[in-house]
Amino acid sequence: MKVSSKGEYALRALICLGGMHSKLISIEKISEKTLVPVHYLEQILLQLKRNGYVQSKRGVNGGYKLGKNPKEIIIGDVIRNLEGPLAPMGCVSITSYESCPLEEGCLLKPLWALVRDKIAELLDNTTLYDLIERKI
Amino acid sequence: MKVSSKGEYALRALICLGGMHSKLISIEKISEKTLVPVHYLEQILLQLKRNGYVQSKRGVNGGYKLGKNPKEIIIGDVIRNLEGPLAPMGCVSITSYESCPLEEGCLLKPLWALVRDKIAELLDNTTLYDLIERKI
DNA sequence: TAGAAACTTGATTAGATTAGTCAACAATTT
DNA sequence: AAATTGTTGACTAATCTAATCAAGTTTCTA
Repeated sequence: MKVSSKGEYALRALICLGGMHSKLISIEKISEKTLVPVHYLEQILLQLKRNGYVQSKRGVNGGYKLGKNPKEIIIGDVIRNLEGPLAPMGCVSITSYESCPLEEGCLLKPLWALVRDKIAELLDNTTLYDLIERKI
Repeated sequence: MKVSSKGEYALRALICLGGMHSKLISIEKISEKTLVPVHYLEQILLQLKRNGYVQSKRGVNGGYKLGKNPKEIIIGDVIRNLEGPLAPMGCVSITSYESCPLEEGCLLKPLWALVRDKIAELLDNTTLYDLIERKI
């Protein structure tokens, strides 16, 4: 039931950027603060950029900043974008359902559905703002 | 946030055994019913045996059966035994805590702790009996 | 002796991480 | 104003690790 390191790292980076008030900060600096390996962080920021969560500027004094208001960045969405559905099994995923040969009559499906509901309810009602302001 | 296939497969096997009323059933039969690859299932059953969840009998007409009453088999424990802690991150795991260099001041920890609580509350209050009798 | 589980080992695959190169930009130099 | 240089992000490939799956061998029991 682990969150992948990719998701954890992405959130660390967003939190870091959220505390910079739109001032640019370089990948290297983010890496120092978040303890995420530089090259891996690079890939993650790229992915966050494609999804509009961050913006970048190249060249001297370039770097990254948030691309959205922290109140508009929903943690559940970030996780989904970076590491796939929140649901513990594809057969109960709403955002990216996968059929399963057992399916009907599967006694586990209702349980996984409950797990998904609990996780989604939590992460879809938490924003980056909530984390930064320690509302949670 | 996935459950590993190991955990899913183990639960499928236990559900299958739970419906046999202590009659022995071979790995191959279990594999047919649960669609779990035979050789992988073998390893999983071995692990379940070490933890007392199942019993085996060798030789002709041998096979597996449950080692405990379905009401005593807690889903959360099965998952923990097979794929490790329920917590999404080691830093919030109660059963197998791992320290993290960020730790104090980490804004994510409280969130992960909530996730852990929700998952654990659900899976630790569900037994194999509940699944088999469709109480959930 | 035949059928079945137990066990060992290796192959395959996917995820995580690291390494290295290329392209853009801004300040500096000429 | 043009060329140069250093800083930075963008991108690709290789390495490492763990999960998953497969095959074969051994041991036990009717």
